[in-house]
Amino acid sequence: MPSPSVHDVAARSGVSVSTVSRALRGVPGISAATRKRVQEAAVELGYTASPTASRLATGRTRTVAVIVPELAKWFFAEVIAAAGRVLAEHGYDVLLVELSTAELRRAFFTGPGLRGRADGAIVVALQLGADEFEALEGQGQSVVLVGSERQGAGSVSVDDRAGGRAAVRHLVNLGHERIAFLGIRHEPRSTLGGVPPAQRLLGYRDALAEAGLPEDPRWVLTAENSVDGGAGAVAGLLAEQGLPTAIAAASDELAFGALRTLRGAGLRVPEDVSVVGYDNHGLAGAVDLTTMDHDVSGQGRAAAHALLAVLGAAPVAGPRVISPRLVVRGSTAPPVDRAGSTLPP
Amino acid sequence: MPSPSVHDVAARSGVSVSTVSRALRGVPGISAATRKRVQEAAVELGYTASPTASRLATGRTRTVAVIVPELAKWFFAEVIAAAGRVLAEHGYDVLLVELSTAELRRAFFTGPGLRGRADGAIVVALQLGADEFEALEGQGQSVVLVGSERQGAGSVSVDDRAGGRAAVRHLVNLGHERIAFLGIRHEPRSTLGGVPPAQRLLGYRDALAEAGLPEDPRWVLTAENSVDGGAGAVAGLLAEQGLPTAIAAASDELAFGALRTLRGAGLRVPEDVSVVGYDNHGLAGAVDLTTMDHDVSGQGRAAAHALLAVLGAAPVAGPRVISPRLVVRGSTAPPVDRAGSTLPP
DNA sequence: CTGAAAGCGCTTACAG
DNA sequence: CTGAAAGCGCTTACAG
Repeated sequence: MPSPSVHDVAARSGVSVSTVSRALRGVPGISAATRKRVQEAAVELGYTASPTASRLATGRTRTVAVIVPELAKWFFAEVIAAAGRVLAEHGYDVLLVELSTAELRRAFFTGPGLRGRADGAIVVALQLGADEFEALEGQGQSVVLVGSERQGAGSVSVDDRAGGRAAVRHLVNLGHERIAFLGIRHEPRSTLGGVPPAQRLLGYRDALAEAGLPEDPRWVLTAENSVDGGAGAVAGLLAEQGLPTAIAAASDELAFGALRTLRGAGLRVPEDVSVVGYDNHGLAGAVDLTTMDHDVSGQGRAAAHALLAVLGAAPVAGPRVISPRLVVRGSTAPPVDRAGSTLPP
Repeated sequence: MPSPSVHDVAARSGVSVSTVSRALRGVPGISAATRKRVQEAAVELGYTASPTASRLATGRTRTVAVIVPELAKWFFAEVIAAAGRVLAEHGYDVLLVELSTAELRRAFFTGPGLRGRADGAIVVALQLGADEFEALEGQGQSVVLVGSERQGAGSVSVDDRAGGRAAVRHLVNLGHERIAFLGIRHEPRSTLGGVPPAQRLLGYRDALAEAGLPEDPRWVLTAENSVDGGAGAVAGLLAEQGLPTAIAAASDELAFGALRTLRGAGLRVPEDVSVVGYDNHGLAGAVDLTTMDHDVSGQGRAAAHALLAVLGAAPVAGPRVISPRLVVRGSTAPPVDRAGSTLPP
């Protein structure tokens, strides 16, 4: 059953196709009576304009691409879901682009990429080189960044430095003085890492400095952002001389790995070691992890709104910066001294 | 900078646009010399055919929609990622459709939906009503199902009954006789639930029956498929008379919730209660959960291949059924009797 | 093997 | 307010 076309609607309502087009898209300058007649004919025929034909005629695809380094990670899925809902509400399709390998990444930016497929892109976490950013613009895309920044590009801003500081302040306030930082390793030009992890480390330093605590380089770790990465780094920590009483991780996945290693080694959390994560991952509650919530879905929504504003499909909103907030669960507690008594806070 | 068109390439290579089109798409019946010349002109100009124009001319979008009830859950993200990679390899775009509410669902199936936007759809976990399935076909889509089945539609098959049986056999083999089942509640016509959960329950019964163990209705629980759902259901279990020595959960999320409640209540896993999950969730290892792996990314890949085959974009593969396999970790062990000694296996 | 022309189904100046 | 016509950029019978 070939779907009805403008011509069918025109015939049925006794007007020209131009009038049908105008009536159905709600453009002004058409009599109410005519519009009504056309609309009725359209519903009777079950007509909807071919998106492909509209795209060709207008040059706009009403599609937004969401580009992520990896889809099957909680953070990215959450951002995509949140952005996708906003985009869908505004009548935009979402095209998924996963650039998980260097090959895919190069092919995407040097080839046709998004040209003719989308009007804009939300780039999550990827640290774009100048050439890549320009390639994207060359492909006709408006771009909004999440987790990175660039002159002349929209981005959602999160105060990760304050977030890192808050996490460590929480530990300091509990009385911890020996605090390790478990950071995200920044593979050069790779998918992950980048601005937020670096900011979180700065926040860690801020909190130590304001508490007058020295920074011990052995306790500033870095690992691939995964459970195994966190587990491995903490295993290394256990092999050092002396242990911290608390660990601040730059992501919940790293924290999950830390918990696994600590418990596997027979250490109790939080009695022997406190752990604070960063993300408020969907499963943080399941393992009772104290963590920083940085409103991940809010980031997705903000990115979508920002892009829609650039595309003229939504009003521009004032700049808003997301302030991470502490979510206290059971993985943090005051340190216990060797004798077993709790130190004064 | 307006992108070059067929006409530009034609002018530059001194042939007609028809020839350019043929040369570039690799259709036969064109001289090698001409083809070469055209290809060179194309790369010199940086030409790629407008996808929109091709779509309009051919009627094929080279796009596949992936429809999920909820994106930000590990299972769905994993299926999408795996399917998406295969689709991308074959030159298909992936359009993301999240039908997370009854409203969105109704609007999607009664409105234009995918008409003109995709050639086919992979429907994950949604239990489609007959009307919905027909609507999808009416929208011009070829469809492949994951997690449900239907006459005349492709689907990826997983032997969930055998999977459920294997999980419970594992517990039986360890010596457990008091085994609870924590199932996924099937909201009518809703997003989740459906065939696989029911099969897993049948597998549980198979294993009990073959071991000669009675089924205790108090120990067949059902909950929303989430950490909180699992936690709540197990809390209810703790308020019953007598406790099982093991719990087989129909998903890892449920199992995570079970672990939380058990540990929160001061019960040790696996010493007091063994727990086996189902999924081999990306974080199952982080909490040392024994579980059933059902090759979730394999399901995504299989769905993509099946759909590509229907679309004529890939060879049809013989039917393959995925057999879940047990992944043993630390959440299961032989039951310990009241006296503290391990029962003989 | 190659080209001229029609057609895919819309949208949008341009006239009236 | 409405219509005829051109155009968006391809593909594909149909001729030759």
